[in-house]
Amino acid sequence: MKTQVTIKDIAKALNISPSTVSRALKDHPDISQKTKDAVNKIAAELDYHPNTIAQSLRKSRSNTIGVVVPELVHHFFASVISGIEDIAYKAGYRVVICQTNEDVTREKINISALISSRVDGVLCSMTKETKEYSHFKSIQNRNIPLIFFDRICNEIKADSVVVQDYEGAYEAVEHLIEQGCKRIAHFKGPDSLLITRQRLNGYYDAMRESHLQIDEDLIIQADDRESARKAIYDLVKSEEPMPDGIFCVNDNVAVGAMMQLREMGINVPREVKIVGFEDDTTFTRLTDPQISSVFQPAFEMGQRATEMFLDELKRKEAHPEKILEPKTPRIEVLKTKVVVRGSSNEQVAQQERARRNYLENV
Amino acid sequence: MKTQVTIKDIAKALNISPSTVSRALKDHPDISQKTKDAVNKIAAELDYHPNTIAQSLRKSRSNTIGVVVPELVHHFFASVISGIEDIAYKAGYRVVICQTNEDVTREKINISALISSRVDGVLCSMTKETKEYSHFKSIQNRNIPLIFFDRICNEIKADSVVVQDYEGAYEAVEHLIEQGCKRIAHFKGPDSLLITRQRLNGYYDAMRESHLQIDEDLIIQADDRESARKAIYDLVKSEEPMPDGIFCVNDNVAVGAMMQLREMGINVPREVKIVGFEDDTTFTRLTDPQISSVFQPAFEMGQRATEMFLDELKRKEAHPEKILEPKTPRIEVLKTKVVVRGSSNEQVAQQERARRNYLENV
DNA sequence: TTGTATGCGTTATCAG
DNA sequence: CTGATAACGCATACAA
Repeated sequence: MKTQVTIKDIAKALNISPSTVSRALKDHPDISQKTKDAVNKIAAELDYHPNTIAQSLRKSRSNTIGVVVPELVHHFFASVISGIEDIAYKAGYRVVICQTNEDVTREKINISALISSRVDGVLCSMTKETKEYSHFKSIQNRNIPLIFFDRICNEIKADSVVVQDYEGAYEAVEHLIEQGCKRIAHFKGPDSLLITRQRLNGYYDAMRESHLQIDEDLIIQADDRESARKAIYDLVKSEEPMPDGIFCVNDNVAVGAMMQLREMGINVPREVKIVGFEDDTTFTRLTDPQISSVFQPAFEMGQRATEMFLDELKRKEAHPEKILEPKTPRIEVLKTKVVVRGSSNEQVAQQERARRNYLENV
Repeated sequence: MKTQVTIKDIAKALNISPSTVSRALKDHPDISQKTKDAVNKIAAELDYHPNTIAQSLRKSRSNTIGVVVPELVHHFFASVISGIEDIAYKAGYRVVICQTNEDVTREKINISALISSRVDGVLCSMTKETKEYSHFKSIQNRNIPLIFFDRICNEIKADSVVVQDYEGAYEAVEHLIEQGCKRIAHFKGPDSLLITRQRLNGYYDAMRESHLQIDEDLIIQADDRESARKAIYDLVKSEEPMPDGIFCVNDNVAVGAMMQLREMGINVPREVKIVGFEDDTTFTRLTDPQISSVFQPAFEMGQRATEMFLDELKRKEAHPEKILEPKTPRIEVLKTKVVVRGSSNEQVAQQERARRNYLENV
């Protein structure tokens, strides 16, 4: 068995020319059925696999989409990727995934590698640290469609998909207010990310709308479990009165806050009510009380981003000569929804507890 | 700005030949420093990115490793992939990830695509449903190194990395026995997977070793949350006495079991003790009580699999002529460790609870 | 209906 | 030190 079976091998075996084999393999109408059958038979026998590298070089398109995400271990990004693959595979595209681990250098290296491998498009969710955008320009300068999702980039003119970060946050805080919270804290993400600024704005506006006083000391940067625990610890230790509600920038923060509150003897939801963001049910339904959260459609986000790529590609192919025709970027906004669970509502918490302690009798 | 900048463009700009440019770019000793500087300057100006597709075709190696996993949303596989990337990138390899979604057809398609894109190696964790192995043979027939990890394939002669599935299971059950359990159930995975058979064997042997009676009705197939809930439900409803311990094939099953037990008014760990497998701390430390589990070094598994690939590659390159020299497959076994938490020990559960309810008074 | 020639971008070989 | 040439595997314009 040869290590590398090529079109030539099939051609030799049948005493025909490589071009005929090439055409036969892709069912070209010019080729006789007899030849096609013979070619396919030999191809199967030799376990021929077309060399995509050669095909890509020849056609100067790789049929590949590059995806850049911070970390795969985040359930959110893993779900987005599933959505991307869903659409991409159906459209005949392969997906190459790159992780940045929140490191800008890694982001640049990855994007450079994607350009080198001549991907047909790039779908990207930025690092927390990204403040310089030349690598994104580099993509666009080559006329490669670039789509941002979730962690989008305001400084680059590119299509993007986000969720209703502002609205979701607004409604989450509104919900806390409806539950009777007066002194509401926000555990926010890094200021560099638009999504966290949007969520912060939603918080501000909901507070203002209800004429609640905004205490800047209650707006605390905390975007993982550990920093959330520390934030709670500091709040409890401080002279100031405790908040009675916390809107967290993501579910992990909500988890950390809840764990720490519990360890420090503070009851959720009675004393402090909590709402997260994302609604990763592998977490939010696991705790006691369960965690209220703003649901984000991750899978759908991946699908939409990929569809936007396909649209953009079509647009570019429609004008093959014109390079870099500018366009006002389209921002697709996906719906969020506040899911109320025990962490923000005593009655619901009671119900959860009741359900948990319900001894079935047939 | 050109869409595609090539070596020729640089050559033209400097009035030198493409081959000189090629050599200058890779710092070939024959080329004068002056030329190198000039070339690099223009390359930077034009934002030249070497075409990896052309390079791959030319050198008939893609510097790419293909990775095939069931699902990215499983924290375990996401961690393994991080380990793979860690070693791969350092060795100058890119990583292409494919998801099968537990679908054999998808597995075959993905592997076919990887062969077509001429990956230099394949790291694979099989589907639950894989019972036919021609696609793996197809890889090996091309002399492409194939390494299995976690869900390995006994029927194919290939290097592989696993954890101490048998020992981990044995110790988990032994631990339950030490906690006083007499009637221990096992929620097992699909029989098609070697890992789940190994874990089952560990269960069997630990039970026999302690002269405990094995009730086949207590060995139940359940490998996700929902099936675990159903299994618990059925056990509670049955005429038979409840088990007092359950060894679960993974953490998700442990979570499902615990939730259902709680809802049905059965106390963990007092009435039923539980141990999971994997120790995904994003779960196991979240519940009340926390979940005891057999720790699996996922990141390390990825690292080792990649190192095995590199070794195998070296071996094959040392004998470039001989194709398919057979070799007794090497199976690397990584250490597991039982992590005891509240779900399997009342004292620990007390401590967790105490810690949770401890009102600090510093 | 099939064959021939050419080129995609790069690099190794050989020549100068 | 540099240049010309061929080849990697495939697809297509053109020829027959």
